[in-house]
Amino acid sequence: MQISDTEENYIKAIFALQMQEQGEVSTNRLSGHLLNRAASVTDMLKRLSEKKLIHYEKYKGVSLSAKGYRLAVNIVRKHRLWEVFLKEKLHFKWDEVHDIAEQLEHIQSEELVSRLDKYLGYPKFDPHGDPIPDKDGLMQKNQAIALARVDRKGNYRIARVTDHSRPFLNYITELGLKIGDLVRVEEVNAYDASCKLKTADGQTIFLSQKAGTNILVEQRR
Amino acid sequence: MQISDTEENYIKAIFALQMQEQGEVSTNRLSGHLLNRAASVTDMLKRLSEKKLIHYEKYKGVSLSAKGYRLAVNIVRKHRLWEVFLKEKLHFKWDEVHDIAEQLEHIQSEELVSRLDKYLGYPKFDPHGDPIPDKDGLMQKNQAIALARVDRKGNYRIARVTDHSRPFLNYITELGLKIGDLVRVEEVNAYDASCKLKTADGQTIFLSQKAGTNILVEQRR
DNA sequence: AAAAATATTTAGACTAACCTAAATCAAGGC
DNA sequence: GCCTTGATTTAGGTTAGTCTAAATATTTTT
Repeated sequence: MQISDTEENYIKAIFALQMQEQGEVSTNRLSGHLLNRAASVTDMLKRLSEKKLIHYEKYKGVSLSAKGYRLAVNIVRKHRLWEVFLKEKLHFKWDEVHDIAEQLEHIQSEELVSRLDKYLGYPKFDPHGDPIPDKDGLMQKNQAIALARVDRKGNYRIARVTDHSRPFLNYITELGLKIGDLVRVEEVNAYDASCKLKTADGQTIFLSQKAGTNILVEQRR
Repeated sequence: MQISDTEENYIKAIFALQMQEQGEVSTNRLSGHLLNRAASVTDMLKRLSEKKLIHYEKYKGVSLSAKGYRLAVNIVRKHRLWEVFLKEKLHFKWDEVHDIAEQLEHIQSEELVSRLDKYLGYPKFDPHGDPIPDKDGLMQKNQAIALARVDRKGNYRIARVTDHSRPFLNYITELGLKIGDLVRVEEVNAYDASCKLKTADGQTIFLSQKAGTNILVEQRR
């Protein structure tokens, strides 16, 4: 079946919203996320429903069908593999890869994806630390937690960022933080969830709750 | 200015036809090349003309403006660079690269193209031997001639193929011929332009005029 | 140079993907 | 249980890109 780039973007959006909340995704949430009017969203939901990509009942919200889920995971897989390619092979900075991968993720060729995967050495995570689904849609579940929610001082590894925007990525890059870095959490403020870190090279960094929410870490030893 | 993939494909088609004939390109030629009806082509020509990408006068045919020409060359550049990537890095066979490059050529990012070019080592030719325009649109003019037009026996280097179709590429691959191979032309028949070659490894090959027309060679010493 | 054949354009219609404005449904407060 | 409010859908319109059929321009033939 023929699925357009636009339709793929809707499927991807439903997937993303379904991940961060649970239950059905509302028309208005999609409208906000895609920056389209609610009426346009309703239009598209009807079409996606005809194609059996989603479960949709008027006024009841929407969820991905098995078929839609497989499609969504495949798009995410392509997006993240291309991000790795752009970062590791073409040496783009991690704040530049998202927009280009947004276009590349729609290229249609299973063979291309599979060869790219091999070429990159079957990476498990993209440059932001997001897990890359394998060809069967399975991905590593890393149980990293947000810095702002760390409840025990100690050593942690920066595993993932959940904000992919340029301003955020530039900010933490300037602070000298990147995926894989080891840091010591010296304090997480009980009142405003701001935190104080010490990096491997001895620098002390203060982060707001807002920044700390978007940096996920894994405990070390 | 915003230019769609479809518009880009029209520009590319006009460019291709302008290369192989001279003078203005007719609506019908474009219709045949793009597999769209002539009426649809007329429609599009009006739009491309508004955007100053082509010179178009009713019933008089069409040619690229300076702006359209620059765009066309850039699309060709992207197409051929991606073909090199697919062949050299992902090890696709040369008959598989065209269709995927057809999609990749529309990815919008000057930075991506320039980094890809560098990553590939600034290649001058694609896997079919077609010259790759550099960032300023300049490309190597190889003065290879068709095998079927060779008028002197001797040693030649296979420089380029002008048919990119799977059947043709598979056929000559089966014969054991590829870009860069050295061959001795033993005879070009004066009556039907079929020819007889000897390859470096001693094999003798007969080619029809049709095949000989699509294989371009350069004389050696 | 007029007629016939061919090429091209115009007219009108269709689909995908969007929009605005109006109508309708659903949920919580009273 | 009704009513107000906000969410959602319907109705009707737009643009890009396609189509068919009809009209018109150009070219070729005689």
